[in-house]
Amino acid sequence: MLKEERHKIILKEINLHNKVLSTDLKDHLVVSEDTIRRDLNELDELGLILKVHGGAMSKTFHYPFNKQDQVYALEAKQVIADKAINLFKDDMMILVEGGTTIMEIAKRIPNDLRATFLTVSPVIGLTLAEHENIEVITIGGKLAKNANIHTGASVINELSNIKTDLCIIGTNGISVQSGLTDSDWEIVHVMKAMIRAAKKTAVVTIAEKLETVQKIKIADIEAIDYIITELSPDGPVLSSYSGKDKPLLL
Amino acid sequence: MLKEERHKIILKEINLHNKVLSTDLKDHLVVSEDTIRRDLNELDELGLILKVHGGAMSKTFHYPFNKQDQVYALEAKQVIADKAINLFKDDMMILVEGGTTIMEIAKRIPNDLRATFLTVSPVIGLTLAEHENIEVITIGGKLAKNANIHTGASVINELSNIKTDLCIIGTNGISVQSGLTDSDWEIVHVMKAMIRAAKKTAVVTIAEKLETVQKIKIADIEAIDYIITELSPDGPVLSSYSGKDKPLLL
DNA sequence: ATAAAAAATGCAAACTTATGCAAAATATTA
DNA sequence: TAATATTTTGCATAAGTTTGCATTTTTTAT
Repeated sequence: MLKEERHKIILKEINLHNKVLSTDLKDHLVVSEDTIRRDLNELDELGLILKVHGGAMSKTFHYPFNKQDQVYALEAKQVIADKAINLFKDDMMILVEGGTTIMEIAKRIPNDLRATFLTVSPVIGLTLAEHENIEVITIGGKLAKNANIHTGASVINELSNIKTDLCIIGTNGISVQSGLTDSDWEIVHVMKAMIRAAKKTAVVTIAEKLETVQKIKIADIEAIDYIITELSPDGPVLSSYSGKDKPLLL
Repeated sequence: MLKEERHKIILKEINLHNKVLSTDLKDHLVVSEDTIRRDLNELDELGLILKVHGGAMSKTFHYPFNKQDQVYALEAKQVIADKAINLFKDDMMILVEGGTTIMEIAKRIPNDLRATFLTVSPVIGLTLAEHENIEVITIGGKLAKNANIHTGASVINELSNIKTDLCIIGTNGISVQSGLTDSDWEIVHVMKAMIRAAKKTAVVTIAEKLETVQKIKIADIEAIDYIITELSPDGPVLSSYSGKDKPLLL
C-alpha cells in the first residue's frame, strides 16, 4: 500500500472519529507501528492533525478555546441575553443570580431601561451599576469563593421579605425529569429562595446543558415560568420541555 | 482512551458546570484518582482551569477588576497599607470601607492571615476573597454608583447589630478642628455606623488630605483610635494630631 | 483534637516513541 | 532494461511517557 493511501485513510478516520490510536491503525493498515508513527508525524508537521501520545486527534476538535479568559459558548450566551432582555420592562424589579450567561445580560441591558435590580453577585451588581438608569441593590452575605455569590442564612432571610417581578437564574443542570439541579448546597438554597422571592422565574441556559443532572435539586421544571436558550423554541430539542404547566420557551 | 481525550472531557465539564470533583471524574472516565489529579494539574499549568482541593473550577468567572487603573499616590498608599496590615491579627473580625487606599490593603494582605472581613464595598470584597484564608461577608444595600459602596437604611441597620474588632476607613477630609468629614450624605451615615460597629477605628489617609475639610461631619478626631499616613508619626506634620485622648499615629 | 479525605512523592510495570541501520520497495536515468 | 539513487519500511535498542499503587504529608471537616 502506498504511503499516500494510508495518509488518506488516516485523515478520514480522524475526521470521522476525531481521534485514532496507533495500535488500531497498525492492525487496520497492516503495517508496523513505526510506519504509523511516521505517518502521524508527517501529517502533524503538515498541520493536518494533532499528534499525541498513543495516537492523534483532530485539530478542530482539540481545544475550541482560543483564549484562556474567553467565556465558553459566548455567542450562544449573547443570543440568550438578548432574549432575556426582552422580558425587562421599565420600573420592574428584577432579581438576578451570578454566572457568565447572566453577566452577558448585565452587559447588554439597553441604557434607557429604568429598573431596579437585586442581586447576590457583587460582580453582576457592579456591571449592572454601569448603566445610567439601573438601580442596584446587593443582597449581602458570606461571599462564596468558588461562585463569587453571597450565600448563607442572611441571604435566605433577606430574600424571604422580597417579592420581585422577575427572577433570572442560570443553572448547572436542567432536565425534564429532575428539574433544575446544582451541586453546591449553599447555592441551591440561595436559588430556591430566589425563586420564592419572585412572581416569575426565568432560567437561562445554553442548550448544551439541557438534560444534564447535578446532585442537588433546586426546583421542578413546572416551577419555572420561562426557559431561555439560544435555540428556537419550536425546535425538536426543546419539545419535551413544553406542554401544560410547563414553562414558556423563549 | 487518550490523555487528550480526557482533558477535553474535563474541560467541557468545567465549562458547562463551572466545577468538577476528582471523584466524579475518576468514576466517569474510569481511571485512578491519581491520573485525574495529574490531568487537572496539567490543565491548571496550561492556565485552562483553576485547580482546587478536591477538583477544579472554571477560571472565567474570576473577576476582571484587577486592571490597575492608575491610582493617585500609589506608593504612599502602599506604605499606608503595610502599616495598616500590621494591625491585623489571626481570627480578627475587621470591617472595611471602600476606596483606593483600602484597595491597596486588600491586595497586600499576607496570604497566611486567617481573618473575617466585613465590607460595604463589592470590589473590596472580591479582592479580599482572593486570599485563601480570608472569609468575606458583604454588607448589602443600595449600590451608590459614584463610590461603589452599599448605602442606605439596610446597611445602617445591619451594622447596628455588629461589633467587630477593628474598622478601617478612608476619608475625604480630616482635620484636628473638624475631625473626619465627607461630602456625601449617604456615605457619611454609613461611615458613622461603621465606627459604631467596631471596637477600634483606624483612619487611613495620604498626608495630602490632612487638614482638609468637607461639608458633613463623620466623627471627631477623638473618636478615632489610629491614624495611618505614609509619614513618620514623629514628624512635624502630624504633631497636632497627637496628645491625650487623641488617636495613635502610625 | 481527631478522623477522614485529598494531595504529594517515589516507584515499578506497561506502553509509546526516537534513533540508527539494513533490507526492501520505489523512482530515476542512461 | 539495467544500474543507480532515493525513499520507505521494519527491527533492535534505548529513552521517554503514562499509569496505578503504596506511603507519607497536607488539608478539611467534625
